[in-house]
Amino acid sequence: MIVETKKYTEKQELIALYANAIAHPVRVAILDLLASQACCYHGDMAEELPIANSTLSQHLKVLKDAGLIQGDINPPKTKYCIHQENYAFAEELLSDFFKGHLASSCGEKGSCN
Amino acid sequence: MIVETKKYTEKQELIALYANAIAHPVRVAILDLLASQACCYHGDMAEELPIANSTLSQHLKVLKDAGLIQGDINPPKTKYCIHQENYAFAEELLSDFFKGHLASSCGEKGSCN
DNA sequence: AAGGTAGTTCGTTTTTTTACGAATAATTTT
DNA sequence: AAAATTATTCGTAAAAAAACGAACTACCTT
Repeated sequence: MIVETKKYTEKQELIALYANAIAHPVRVAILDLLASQACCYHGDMAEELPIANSTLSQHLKVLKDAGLIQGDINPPKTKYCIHQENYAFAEELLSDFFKGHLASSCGEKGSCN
Repeated sequence: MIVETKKYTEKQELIALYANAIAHPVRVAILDLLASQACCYHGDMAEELPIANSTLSQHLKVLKDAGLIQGDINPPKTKYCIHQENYAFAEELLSDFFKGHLASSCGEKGSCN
């Protein structure tokens, strides 16, 4: 029987997942838009962003799949907003990741010089 | 004359850049390793990670290009460590990005429901 | 019932990412 | 000088991401 050894920790996978969601400038811009207006329609965003409608839908899907946003679908309109809980979770996860690696928390500092 | 309109802000590009650097679990694992030991050689990491040597080099290059790590090359060995300044900068950039979007700082909260 | 509106999905192309082994470079050891 | 060690670069293949227009869905108006 083949044992599927897990390659990375759950936490590492999650960090990569959330990071990947914001690893494209247009998705960063989308989140900026959503935050500045509390929420908005696909069409509102489409006006501000230099991409085709279908491409926007794809990026929204990436953010939605990662859990960072949610869509209130109400044909023919869809209103998007930030998913507060997950967003806060991702914020803390990434913040901890970065902070935990800074010099003050390492044995030595400026190790490479 | 063609005017190259910039599509995204400098900040949005930077956020995406740093996020992209940690958008793969192996790169998250690399940073975890570097942080836990202050620094280490390519070979040390190669033992811990389930990827080929050449693939590891590639991922190290991505992290180095993003500025998150630096390499002390000293053939045939190379010692890597976290780039403290840039790392701290990235931490703050991402932290601000996320925190600035949370409900308390928006006009309304739970906008989508 | 036709037509309009707003988004999504589909099909396709192009580009980028990830991965590996083989070949290469730069020391150190024998 | 030859061989060993350690890591990078090269060449290539496979997979994933990004982009677009066309086709489609699901309501709302007329």
